[in-house]
Amino acid sequence: MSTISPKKQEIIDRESRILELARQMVLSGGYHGLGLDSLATELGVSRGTIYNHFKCKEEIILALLVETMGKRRDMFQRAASYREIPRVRLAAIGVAAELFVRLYPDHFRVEQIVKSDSIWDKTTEERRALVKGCQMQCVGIVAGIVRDGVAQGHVTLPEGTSCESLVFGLWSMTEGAYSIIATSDAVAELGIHEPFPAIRTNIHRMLDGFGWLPLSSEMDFAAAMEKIVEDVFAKEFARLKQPW
Amino acid sequence: MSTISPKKQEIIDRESRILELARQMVLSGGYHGLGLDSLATELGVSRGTIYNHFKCKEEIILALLVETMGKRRDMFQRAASYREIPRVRLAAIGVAAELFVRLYPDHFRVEQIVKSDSIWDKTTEERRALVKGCQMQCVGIVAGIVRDGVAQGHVTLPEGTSCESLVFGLWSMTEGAYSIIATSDAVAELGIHEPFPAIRTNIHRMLDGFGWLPLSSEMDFAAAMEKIVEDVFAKEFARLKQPW
DNA sequence: TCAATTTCTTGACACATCGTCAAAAACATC
DNA sequence: GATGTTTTTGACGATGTGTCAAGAAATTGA
Repeated sequence: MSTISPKKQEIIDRESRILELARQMVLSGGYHGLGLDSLATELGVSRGTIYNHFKCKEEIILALLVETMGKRRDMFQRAASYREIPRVRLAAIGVAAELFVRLYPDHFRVEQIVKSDSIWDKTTEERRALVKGCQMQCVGIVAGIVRDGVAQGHVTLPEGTSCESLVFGLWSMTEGAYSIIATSDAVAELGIHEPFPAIRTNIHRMLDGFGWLPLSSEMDFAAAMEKIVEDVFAKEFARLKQPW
Repeated sequence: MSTISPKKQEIIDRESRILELARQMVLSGGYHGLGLDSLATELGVSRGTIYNHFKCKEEIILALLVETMGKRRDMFQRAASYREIPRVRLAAIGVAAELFVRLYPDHFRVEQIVKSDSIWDKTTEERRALVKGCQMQCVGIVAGIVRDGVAQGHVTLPEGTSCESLVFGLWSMTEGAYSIIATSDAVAELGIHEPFPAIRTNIHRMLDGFGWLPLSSEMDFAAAMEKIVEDVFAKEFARLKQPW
């Protein structure tokens, strides 16, 4: 029999509530905003109970990260299975990445925190493997599209440049751009009031530079992206306040 | 008279020693690796004395950041004054950025930490202004070169794309790439064993995509960069273990 | 030179937070 | 409802930050 006793169910539910509340606290105050004492109090349990769920504070943060990365991987997967030529599928990935970061800025914030602080030492090998798995899946999805583009002759990489190298470029650009936007108002001070279109342009230029067909000058990618949104991410897009 | 009493000199010297030691501690253990107690003990003073120099722990970290960013700005400045066509001067900036991150990985680490944690609330307005000033100076140097390129007709930006937007692209790419390299071994797992050449390629492709002349296919940028190193950064390059 | 004044240093104190653990409470099973 | 198991609790020890009054050291002025 696989019925769940009410007590077990309560524990499972509580774990969700812990993560939900923890995310809010991290969002509002970073690593130090997450205090296990207030977390426990607010949940109506004692601190010891929290430690029944997670070995340490860092494990909670990593659990948040796993949730976050899983969410993005799912969006990437949906984008990648879009039935179109590789460069448009890549644009679909771009839509997914942008929608993700705009819909869930708090999720992105968690990634920022984990990256810089020395969190990893205290965490369990299992959860670290989960994180790494998600990361490699995301990269793998994109790499697959690049390989398709090469296989179909839409792009020819020069000697000594691998598909992965191009993926690294896409990853760097988005990672860097989102990070700059999230952690500094320098972008606005630069006079860039709509950074997301700027990011799209820069990525298109890089792909153009690799000669990936069709070039952004030959095709209306803006229209293509609108269609992607309609076809794949209508629900997510509807939740966006600032339209596009 | 502007002679400095021995006591004042001692205090000035101590401030340097504080920062030097603090950087080591941050490097080895992140934000939490910097303990004011061990810092004071190791320096042979009491904790109270540290607080005479810096209002709080966060101020120390920001002071490290100012040192770091000033160092990079100086290298940028040297690169920007290289007497060449704009695209080569941009390559010189690239050399500076890469040399910086490879020569001082610990400096870069500090930037990572500051970015994610909620450090800023506790710090003084003055030091925050110092940081922001350095940042805008770096950006301004690059923007100047881009404007030169446009003015000299080497590149024509499409309607609705500003010079700053391109600068944002360059910044994003390098920021993201260095961050990925520093915080994850995913790059190696992607099969990219020499990430720095890959970054250079991706940046060149983006500039090619903007049609910035001369294109990377028309000119031997590798040779140009070697010359830049010789002419501008010979001393720094000599200190690099892994050649290039 | 020495006393007055200013500046600097110290370390104990108050406070906050993390993680542990033995005892108590709640739960499950027969 | 008696017994064994699981879960919860909250006091405790350890560590770390920031403050401050008192003492030490340096500077100033006559």
